[in-house]
Amino acid sequence: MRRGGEGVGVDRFSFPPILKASARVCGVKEGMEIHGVAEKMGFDSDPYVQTGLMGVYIACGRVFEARLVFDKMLHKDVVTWCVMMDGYCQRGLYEDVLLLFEEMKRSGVEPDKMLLSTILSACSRSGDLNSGKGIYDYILEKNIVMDSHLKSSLITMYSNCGSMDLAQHLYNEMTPKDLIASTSMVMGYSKVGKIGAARSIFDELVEKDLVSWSAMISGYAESDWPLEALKLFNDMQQAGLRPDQITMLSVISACAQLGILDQAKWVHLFIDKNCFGDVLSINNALIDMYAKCGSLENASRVFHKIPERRRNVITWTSMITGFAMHGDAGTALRLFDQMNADGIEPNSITFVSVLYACSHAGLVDKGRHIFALMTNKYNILPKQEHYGCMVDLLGRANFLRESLDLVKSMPFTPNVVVWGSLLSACRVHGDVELGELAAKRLLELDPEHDGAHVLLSNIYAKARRWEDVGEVRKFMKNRGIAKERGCSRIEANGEIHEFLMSDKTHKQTDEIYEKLDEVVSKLKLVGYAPNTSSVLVDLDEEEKKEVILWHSEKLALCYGLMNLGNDSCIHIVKNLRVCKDCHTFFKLVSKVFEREIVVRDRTRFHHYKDGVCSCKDYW
DNA sequence: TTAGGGTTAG
Repeated sequence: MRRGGEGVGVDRFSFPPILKASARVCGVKEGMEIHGVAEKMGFDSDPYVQTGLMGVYIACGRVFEARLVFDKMLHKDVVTWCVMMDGYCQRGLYEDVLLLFEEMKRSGVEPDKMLLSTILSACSRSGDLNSGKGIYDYILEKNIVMDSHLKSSLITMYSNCGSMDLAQHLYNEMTPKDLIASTSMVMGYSKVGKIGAARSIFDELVEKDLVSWSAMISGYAESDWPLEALKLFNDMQQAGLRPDQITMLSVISACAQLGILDQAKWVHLFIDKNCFGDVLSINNALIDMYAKCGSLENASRVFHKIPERRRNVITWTSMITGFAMHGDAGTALRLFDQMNADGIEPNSITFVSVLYACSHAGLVDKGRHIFALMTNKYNILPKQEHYGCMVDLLGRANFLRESLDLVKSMPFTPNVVVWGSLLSACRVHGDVELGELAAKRLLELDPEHDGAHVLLSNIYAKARRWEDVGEVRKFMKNRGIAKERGCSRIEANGEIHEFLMSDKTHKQTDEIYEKLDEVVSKLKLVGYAPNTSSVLVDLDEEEKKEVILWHSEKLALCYGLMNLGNDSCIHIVKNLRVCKDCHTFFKLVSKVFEREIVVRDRTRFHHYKDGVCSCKDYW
C-alpha cells in the first residue's frame, strides 16, 4: 500500500466508500480490519472515516462498538448523531435515542429534519406519544418548516400511538397526500378498529403500491374481516400487483380464520408457484392455517417438509397447537418431547398449547406435572392464560375445589377467562354454589359478559331453579344483553355459505328444511330425541325442539349433505361452542349417512365418524 | 443520515 504521492494511493478519502460497502454486506470482520488499517494510518480520527466505521458496526448489530467510536469522536456533526441514533433505533433501544438527543442539544449541535425524523420514528415504534409530542413542540418552537418527509414521520408517530385525531388533523393539511403518510393512516385506523375510515383513505389513493395494498389487507385480516381481506387480495392482483411474503402472511391468516379448506389449498398452491415455499414464516403460517381448516394431514405435511434444523419454536408450537385443537393430546405431547430433544426451547405460548392439549383430553396428572415443570425447569412464570388452562383442566375433570384453590392461589387478580373456565366447569358438573361465585366474580369484571349470564342461567336450569333462571333472563333483557347468535359456515363448490340460527334467507331454504325433516326422521329411527336442556328462552317443549333443530350447524350440515359428493368430508365452522344436542345429532348423522364430518367450534375441533366424535364427548 | 405493510404459535 502506497501512501500519498502519485497514482493509486490510499488516503482518507478511500475509506468511506469501502466502509459503506462493508456495511451493505454486513462485513463486521472487514470493518474491523479496515478499522485497524485506519488506525495505523492515522485516519481514525477523521470524522468521515469514523462515521463510516459506525455505519459498519451498526449494520452488523454491534451498537456498542459503534458507540465506542462515537464517544471517541472530537468533532460530531448532525450526521454523526443521526447515525448513532439510527443504530439505537434499529436495535429497539428507543430510550437511548431520546437520551442522545438531549446530549446532542447540550453539545450545541442543531438538529436537522432527517434527525428529527429518526427521533420521531423511535417514538413511533415505542409508542411513546409524549416524547413524540415533545418533538413536535420543538419543531414549532424552532420554526422548522416541515417537508413532506418530516410530516409523514409525524403522522406515522401519531398513527402508531393510536392518536388518530391528531394524525388526521395533520393529514388534512397535507397536499398532495403522501403515499407513506396515507399508508400509516390506513394502519393507524385499522389498529384502533376503524376499518371503514382506513378503507376510505385507501380508496382515495390515486397510486397504490404493494405496501399500501398489504397494509389494507392486513388491516382487514387483523380486524376480523377475513373475507374482505381475501377480496382485496383478489382486487390487488386484478390491479396487476404481485404479492410478496408479507402480503401472503395476511392472506394465509385470513384463510385460517375462515377455516375454508378449498381456499386454503388454493393459497398453498399459489405460494409454491410464486416460490415462497421455502420461507419459514410462511410455512409456519401454513401449518396454522391447515390445522384451523381441519386438515391435520396437510399441516403435518408442511411441518415434515421443513428441514429439521430450520424449525423454530413457532413451527413446533403451531404443530402442537394443531394436535391440541383436534383433541390428539398424545401426539401433541410427543411433539413437545421431540421439540425438547431437538434443542428447541419451549416458551410461554408453547406451554399454553401443551396445557390446552391436556385439558381437552382430560390428562389431569400430566397437566399438573407440566404446569410445575414450566416454573421449576424452564423458569417461565405462569400467566393468566396458563392458570386459565389449569382451571379448565381441573374443573372439567371435576376437581372443582382444587380448581378454586388454584384460582385463590394466583399471585395476581384472575381475569374473565379464568373465572369463565371455572364457571363453565360448574355448569358441566352442576355445582350451583361455586358456579354462582364464579359468575359473580366474572360479572364484577365484565357486567355485560353474555356468556356468563347464559352459563349461570344454564346452571340454574339444570338445578331446576326456574325463578333464578327468570331473574337472569330479566336482567339480560333489561340491560339489552343478548346471547350471540349462532352462525355456521360451509364451503361448497368454491362458494362460502353462511347460516344463522333459524336462518331462512338462503336461496335453497325450502330444500334445506325439507332435508332437515328427512334427517330427523331417519335419526329418530335409531333413537334420536331432541335434547332441549340448553334452550334458554321461555318456550313450550315443541317450540324448544324447533329452536334446537334450527341451530345453524344443523342447517349447514343439511346443506352439505345435499350439495357435497357422498365421499367427501363435510367441513363446518361455527362461532359458538357446539351444544349437546347438535353433538349427538352429528354423531348419529356420521353413522346413519356414513359421512365424515369435521366441525370447528369456538374452542376446538370435532371429527365425527361412524357415530363417534374425536373429542370422546369430553368438551 | 430520515418516513409506510408481518395475526406464523395462546
